[in-house]
Amino acid sequence: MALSQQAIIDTSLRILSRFGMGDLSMRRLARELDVQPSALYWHVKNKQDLFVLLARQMLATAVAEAEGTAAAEAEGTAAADLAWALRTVLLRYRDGAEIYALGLALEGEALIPAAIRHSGGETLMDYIVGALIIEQHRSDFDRQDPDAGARFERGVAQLL
Amino acid sequence: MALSQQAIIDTSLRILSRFGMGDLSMRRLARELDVQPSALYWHVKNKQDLFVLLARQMLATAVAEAEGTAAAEAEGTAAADLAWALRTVLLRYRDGAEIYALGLALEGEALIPAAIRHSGGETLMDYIVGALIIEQHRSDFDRQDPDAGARFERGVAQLL
DNA sequence: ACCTGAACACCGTTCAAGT
DNA sequence: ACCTGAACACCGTTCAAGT
Repeated sequence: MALSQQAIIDTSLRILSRFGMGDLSMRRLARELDVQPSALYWHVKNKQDLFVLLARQMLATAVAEAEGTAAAEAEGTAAADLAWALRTVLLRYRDGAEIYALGLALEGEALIPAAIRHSGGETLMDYIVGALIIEQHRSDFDRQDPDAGARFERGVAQLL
Repeated sequence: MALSQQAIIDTSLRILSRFGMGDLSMRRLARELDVQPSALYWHVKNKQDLFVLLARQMLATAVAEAEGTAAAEAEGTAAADLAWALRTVLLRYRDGAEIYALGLALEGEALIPAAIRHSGGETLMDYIVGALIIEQHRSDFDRQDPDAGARFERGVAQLL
């Protein structure tokens, strides 16, 4: 396939889910896509810009997946559903939460889903990101906590 | 001064407060300490280990500073005071919150101050780290939010 | 015990030059 | 428009060897 922004995003996410941020280098990305490192810079401004693109993609999938589960539910639970969907997606990619946090700082409100913005606001978003960064780091070091999911749900509920 | 673990920690914190994590490299640290990079590895196992040492140091200063302000106060407010002290210290060093999150995942409970563990628990700790990571990233990109402090206090109160 | 010197296998980014 | 090739200024870590 010809090189494109989407191809770069897809390959990034594949590297991320298998190996994590430490292995997501522009050079490795280029190797995997069979181009020279410099070729990437035609499609992406720099590595930071790539992170923003990845965060946007993760949000899009989370929103899509939340729409699936929340179809029959009341409006009030929309934020909780989205928080859970975000958790599912961010944990799918190693260091996904870290990347999301970077994106959040760079892009701001564009990365706070509407349902969350209207209910828990930035406080809830801060909690979601914090909880997931720590949970994810912990599992990177083989120290994962079996009831992290339950605690996450309680935390979200408390902030709604 | 002779090279020592403490000297490495001090220099790291100085680099951090002025330039941030991107500039905190083992090689730069060595340059600033007038030794070869390899010399550092006698005093510190690796870079990850250094991060844990930095997180411990930041916690220690936060606890010390909280003791100053909280002397005359009721016991219930201890957790809120510590959260605020932690905010002050972590924001003092660029990417301090990020490093703290890494330490938290590696060291676990040792980095959750007693007052916070007993009141808000890990949920509160997750929020603190998340809120500070985002606030700090934002100010790295010159997008700081003037009422981040007030929002932080409300978030902490909500979780207590 | 503590440090140097040299090496290994990497990085992100830029830019002229090619097609 | 899109990519290569080469270069610049970096990384973390290991390990024999020196003192």
